[in-house]
Amino acid sequence: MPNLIGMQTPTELAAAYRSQGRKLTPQRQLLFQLMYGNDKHPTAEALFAEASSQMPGISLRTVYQTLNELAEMGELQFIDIGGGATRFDPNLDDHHHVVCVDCGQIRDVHVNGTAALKPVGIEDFTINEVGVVFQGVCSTCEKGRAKSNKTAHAKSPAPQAKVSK
Amino acid sequence: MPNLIGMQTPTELAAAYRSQGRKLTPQRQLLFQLMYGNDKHPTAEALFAEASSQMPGISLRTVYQTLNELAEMGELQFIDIGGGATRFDPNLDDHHHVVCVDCGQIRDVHVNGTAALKPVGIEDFTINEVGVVFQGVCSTCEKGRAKSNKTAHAKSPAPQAKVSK
DNA sequence: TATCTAATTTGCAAGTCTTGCTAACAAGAA
DNA sequence: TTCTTGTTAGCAAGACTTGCAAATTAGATA
Repeated sequence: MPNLIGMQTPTELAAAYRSQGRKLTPQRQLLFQLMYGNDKHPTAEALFAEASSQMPGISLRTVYQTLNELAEMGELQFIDIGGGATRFDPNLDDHHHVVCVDCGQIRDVHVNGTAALKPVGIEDFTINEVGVVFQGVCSTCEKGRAKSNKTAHAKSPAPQAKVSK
Repeated sequence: MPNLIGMQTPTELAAAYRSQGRKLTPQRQLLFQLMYGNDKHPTAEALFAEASSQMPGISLRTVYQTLNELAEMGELQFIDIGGGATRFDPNLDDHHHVVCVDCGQIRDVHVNGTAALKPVGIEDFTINEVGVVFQGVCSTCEKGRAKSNKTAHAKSPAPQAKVSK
């Protein structure tokens, strides 16, 4: 049985893959490891960067492919909070997100009170899920900001891990 | 004074623009009209399509530019809920969104209970905003679906208004 | 262990969305 | 009417993601 409410362990995923007729390649195994318990909400590029350091030559295409597979298998979720790239989250627990509008960091958070949320006037919708996103500033960014007059919509906060180009 | 809690009227925006040293062009005036009171959450492309029918030759570049200006001026918000393109919302009232995972429709909703939401374990964050997104199926889509076995993450639901290419 | 077949990985082209850049143009002031 | 400066239109390009096809390889089979 799974130990936590999250993506299965690399070993469990190996079994799951094989039982579905999928092959267990070194690339996939590496990505399983890199995503397992990962709470950084990495982008495909960020994961690719990590993977590349351990397996030079691995393709970005493979990273995208594997992430999509895992998402289809329900092992991870996609997070789109603006900012360009989709982020991946192996945390399958009932949780939500906090975003630092300065550095772009995304943190998982448990939120109390979501069950009491009452949308008004959408009788014609069958609601299946609720997502809550808190926007704010983390303590680290809170310090280093005084003269910098950040205004309006920052479409692209500092990416978590930009691959040098 | 503004009549509703939303983007200013085209006339008010005209004044606001001039008072900021910005010029009032026909393109901007048209876009002000198209966005004013617009609750369709259009993408830049969708707005461009509408604008083009009334002003052939208007540039998509201008649409993006004007939308960004309005966002900087706080006249509208950007909505990123995955699905590729950013959507624009002139509704500045305290509201949230409901998305139909089938057709991609986005509806504004007032939500009761947001003030009671308690994120756990983020003492180091200064929260400024909370966004709630409900995912579900609208009544229209609810009907026409039986054998179609939609699975996993649908990255791109049917776009609201696709410009024929 | 050798063989075989289908799934995978790569690498690149291409598609989508958005922005940078610049010459031509036009709003608003003088 | 003239002038200055902000704008627009177009196109190139950048960022992110996917389609495609050839080369490769995991895992089954003999």
